[in-house]
Amino acid sequence: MSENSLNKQTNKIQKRLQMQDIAKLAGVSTSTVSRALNGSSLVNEETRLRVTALAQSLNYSIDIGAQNLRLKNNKTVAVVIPFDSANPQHVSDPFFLTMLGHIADELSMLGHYMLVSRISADNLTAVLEPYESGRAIGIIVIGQWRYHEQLNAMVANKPIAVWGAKMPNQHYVSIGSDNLRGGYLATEHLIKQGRKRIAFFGNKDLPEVAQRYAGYLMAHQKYDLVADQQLSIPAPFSADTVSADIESLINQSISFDGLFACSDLIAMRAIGTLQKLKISVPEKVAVVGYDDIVLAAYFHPSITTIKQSIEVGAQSLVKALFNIINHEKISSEQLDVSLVVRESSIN
Amino acid sequence: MSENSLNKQTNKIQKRLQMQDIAKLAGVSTSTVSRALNGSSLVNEETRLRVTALAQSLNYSIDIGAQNLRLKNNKTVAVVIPFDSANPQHVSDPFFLTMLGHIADELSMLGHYMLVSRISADNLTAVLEPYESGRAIGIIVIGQWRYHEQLNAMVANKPIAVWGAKMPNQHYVSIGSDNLRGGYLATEHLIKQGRKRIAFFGNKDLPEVAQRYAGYLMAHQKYDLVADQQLSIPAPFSADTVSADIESLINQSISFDGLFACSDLIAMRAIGTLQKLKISVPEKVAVVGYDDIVLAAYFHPSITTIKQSIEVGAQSLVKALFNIINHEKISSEQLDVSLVVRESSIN
DNA sequence: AAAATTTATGCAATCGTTTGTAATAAATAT
DNA sequence: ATATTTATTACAAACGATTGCATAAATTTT
Repeated sequence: MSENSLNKQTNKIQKRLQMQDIAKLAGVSTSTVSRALNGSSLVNEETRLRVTALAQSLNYSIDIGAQNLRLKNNKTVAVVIPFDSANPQHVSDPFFLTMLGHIADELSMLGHYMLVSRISADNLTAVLEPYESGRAIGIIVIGQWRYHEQLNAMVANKPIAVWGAKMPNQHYVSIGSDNLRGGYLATEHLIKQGRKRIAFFGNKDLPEVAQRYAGYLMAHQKYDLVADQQLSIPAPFSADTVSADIESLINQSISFDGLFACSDLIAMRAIGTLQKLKISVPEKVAVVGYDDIVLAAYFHPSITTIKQSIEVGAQSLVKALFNIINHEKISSEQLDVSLVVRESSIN
Repeated sequence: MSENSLNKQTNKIQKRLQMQDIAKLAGVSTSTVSRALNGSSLVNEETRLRVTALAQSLNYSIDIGAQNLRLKNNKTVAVVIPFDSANPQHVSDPFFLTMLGHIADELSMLGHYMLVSRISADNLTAVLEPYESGRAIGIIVIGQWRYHEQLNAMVANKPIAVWGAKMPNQHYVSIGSDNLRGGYLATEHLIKQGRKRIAFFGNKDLPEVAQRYAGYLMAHQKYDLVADQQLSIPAPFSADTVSADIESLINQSISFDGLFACSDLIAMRAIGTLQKLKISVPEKVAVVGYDDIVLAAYFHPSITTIKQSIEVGAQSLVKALFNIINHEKISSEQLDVSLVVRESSIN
């Protein structure tokens, strides 16, 4: 212990082993070591085995900085999560986190690392920083993006894939579900159950939510119903205000018999609040959620939700990004993740 | 569009700007550019402004690979999530994900990046790879670690911080909650409600769970109860088997009036199953969960759980790691995250 | 057996920064 | 007016890998 701390003070930190050292010990040149370690056919089999065994036994591992400097391929993809500087909330949204998990799965399956960074929305240029600095070979952006214009101006022809709504005239590849259709499906599901006054809980400032709302209106039109403006509540995905919003509706005697929640969190919170107010679900008010996060399945009673497969979304994002990186195809088309109305359950 | 694809085929990718280019344009040497960009006092104020402005306007950013090769400081911490090669499940456990989110918050607050990698448990040496290769300056390991011995042999004096139970004779720094106490608190809570036959749902192969079970036994002893072996069910955190387990207990007529679940997922699943079987909660069977994941708060009826603050845990992990890195203190003490029995709710 | 080919290895340049040291110009002291 | 100090800047050597090219040894061909 004391020897240790002495070490720390007097000597430099124990020098990292490098190729030169391995080379010296193996009695070959560094070129040979490099080739051996990378399985080049230019090195004798016997030598290769000897060198790799030596390297292994000495616990040597290639310096990634140096390698990257030469090769410009660092096997790393950055996932950027923007946040509002106004309320720099934590990364706690289960949708984000689940997406993050699936992206991690997908990337590690492809032998890549995932670099996570959070950036403030008012420092948008930072989105590309991990790529520009050579930290990552590409960028995945998750999060409802409020600043489409700025993003659009910045990222043309860069290796970037965005989760979110398709916007008019967009210069980047985005993957997302068809929010218009999702909104339509959810609303139709409620209408088919005979609901006539359907509350919409979601913040229409977000493009994705706006599109869902359009679907909501479309369903109303299709079934000859009119949507009451008063029933549109700008609730954030995190559902913080939902209890108060519902109570407020009831206090104002604004009646409703259906509720379309733009996230499962909102749905869960709404159901909880309604039950607390002794309004039976689904008898008095039917609720449909959105996302189908894993936890929704554990909720009791089970909730009906618009399933957008986060796993498929993650896979598509990764695939799209690699396509761009490999120049296989550059398109600004949106890939759609299929949507299903379903009762959330564990399978 | 066609011009674009042509470009892709004929030209190399547009060469990255480098210091040399900036230097040439600014009419100075690269050293000066480097110093200007890093705010060195060895460069004239006027020059500095001119150079930084130029770099900014050209959207130049320092190549991280080259910089890292020189400086050995890449501002990156790796978070390693081990998984069982037997069942390579997805990163979907909400506890993991929440932890991941908080670590990301904490690191980004400190101006660092988070690198996520999943490794197979039978390739343990890979834990240190991100550090050994110079990809990251330190490692955080999350996850119930089944292979304490191997880990222990490998990581002495390396910059690594582990989330988990404290093990005898450990050579690494670990952060975790006092599982013994947690198990005790949960059980005591049930006993104080008059419960006498308390089922334990958790896989004792995991050190953390084993410690909780010890706490469970301790509480029994304290209150002069005997724990029935038959009531100890090896349920995984993910709760997949919980429904079947409960039904099996009931079919075998093994009665119980309390249930201590080692994760909130288990608790939620158990409550759902019991309700489905018309066994009222908490009247007939009282349930206590563990973790206090965010979503538990949305569950209805609200569930009682042992709160271990994941946020505090994440902060402690990061802090401990930086302490090691900065040689501020190397200790193999465990830092405890405080525990509270509480009804999960949104605040 | 000599020439041509194949196989295995080493040399040295390179990737894009940072930084110790030397060089120059400007400012101050003698 | 000269010597000394101070402020800027440039030069060139690292950092640790990869790889085109040259070379030497082993093999095959003629």
